[in-house]
Amino acid sequence: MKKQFNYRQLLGENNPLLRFPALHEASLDEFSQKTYEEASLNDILKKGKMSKGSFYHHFGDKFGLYLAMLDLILKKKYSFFMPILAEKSNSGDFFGVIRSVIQASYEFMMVDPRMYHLSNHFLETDERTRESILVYFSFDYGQGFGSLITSAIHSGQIDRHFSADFLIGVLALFFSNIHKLLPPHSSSTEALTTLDQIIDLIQYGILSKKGETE
Amino acid sequence: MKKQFNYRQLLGENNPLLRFPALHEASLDEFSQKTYEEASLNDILKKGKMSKGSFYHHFGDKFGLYLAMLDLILKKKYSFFMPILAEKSNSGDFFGVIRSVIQASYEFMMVDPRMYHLSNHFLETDERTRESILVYFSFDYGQGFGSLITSAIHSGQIDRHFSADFLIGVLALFFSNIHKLLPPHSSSTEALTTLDQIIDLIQYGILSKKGETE
DNA sequence: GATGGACTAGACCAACTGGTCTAATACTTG
DNA sequence: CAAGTATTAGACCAGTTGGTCTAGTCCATC
Repeated sequence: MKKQFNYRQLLGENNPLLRFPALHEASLDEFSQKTYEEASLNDILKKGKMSKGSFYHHFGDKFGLYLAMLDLILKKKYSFFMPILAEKSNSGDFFGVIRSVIQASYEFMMVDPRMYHLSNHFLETDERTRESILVYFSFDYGQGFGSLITSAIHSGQIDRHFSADFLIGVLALFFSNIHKLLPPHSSSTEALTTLDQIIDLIQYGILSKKGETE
Repeated sequence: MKKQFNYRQLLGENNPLLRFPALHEASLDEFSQKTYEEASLNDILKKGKMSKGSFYHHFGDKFGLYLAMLDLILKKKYSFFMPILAEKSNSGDFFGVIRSVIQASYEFMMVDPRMYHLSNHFLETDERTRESILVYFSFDYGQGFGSLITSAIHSGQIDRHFSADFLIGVLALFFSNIHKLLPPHSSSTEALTTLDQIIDLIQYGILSKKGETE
């Protein structure tokens, strides 16, 4: 009877990655450049200067490492978005909120592109595996957009002929592809004007045009 | 002195995949579901009922197979877009053209989602490897958008404060992510209304609004 | 029928994969 | 100091990877 590893011990302040910064770095490098399957555990251990024995003792297996890493990433990401949503969520200004959110996305990306790509990659994996990972996280990740959009539709800020699901998809698309729209090697001011263009594009597309037929 | 394999013999009407349909199918399945690196040559050969000896004789190596497959895919894709661009390119109606193009994208996707995903995946690989593949193809893939957009800017159909590169990025983003915006299990009429919503979103966002300040 | 090249089958290869196991070491507690 | 537990190192494992190689078959040309 083998005692099986409990992944939950990886999460929170006991996250072993906090005690092994070199391994943490190596994991971010490897997993952000390759698929989960492609990422080489052996290479990570080599770069992170940890032995097989220690690794399997602390993390259980490859999935455990991925989970521990994702825990830190998602918490970091949350720390970028929580203050904004807390502050502006009730302002009633839908486009003001998403402007702030996309700016926060950009800042998160600049702090560590590896985390940005990893969280995007995570959001793009098929729902089944994503669910099997989210089981371990208490906070419900992501869909704050839903309520934001439906209330904006009801308050008449968004043209009614767009469906909420469609708009959620469009926003998610933009937010996880900022890096593809920024000019290469752009300065932060250039980047900000691009972000403004994204918002403008969205806004004048979906804002209900009340005065148009007058 | 080993005689080296010439990849060019894989292209065009001598493409060996045309003679081995089972292998062609197996390749599309495997490469559309996995990364190039993840895709298992052994599995492809097993499913495609071809021996190692035959394979390396006809295709040279894994890259050769990928190249041969991409050749057929890109030609197929071109057959969807060429007639549209030939017919409508000079109409002067920018939004009419991109509406037709996105509908063609959708039809291409419906004919074979594997090809659609593979061509997207190809467009998203880093520029270096993409270049090293494009060497083998004569037709210059993709950037018909550029001239279309600049001429639309000059003719005043697009608001001047959007840069051409930005708009190219936005269009590419939408065109390669149609599948994420369609409602799940959507009928073709549902799909078409979604495509219309995409165009509407783009159009009323970037169309210059001449009458707005009157 | 003989020669020679196109083609095929599959045994084999070194390199690598994630994971297991044992033995030794470090550390805590009595 | 002794006993016991937590941690570590790395040899080892079976399975898979893309690729090579040899031996043989098939088929056209002479």
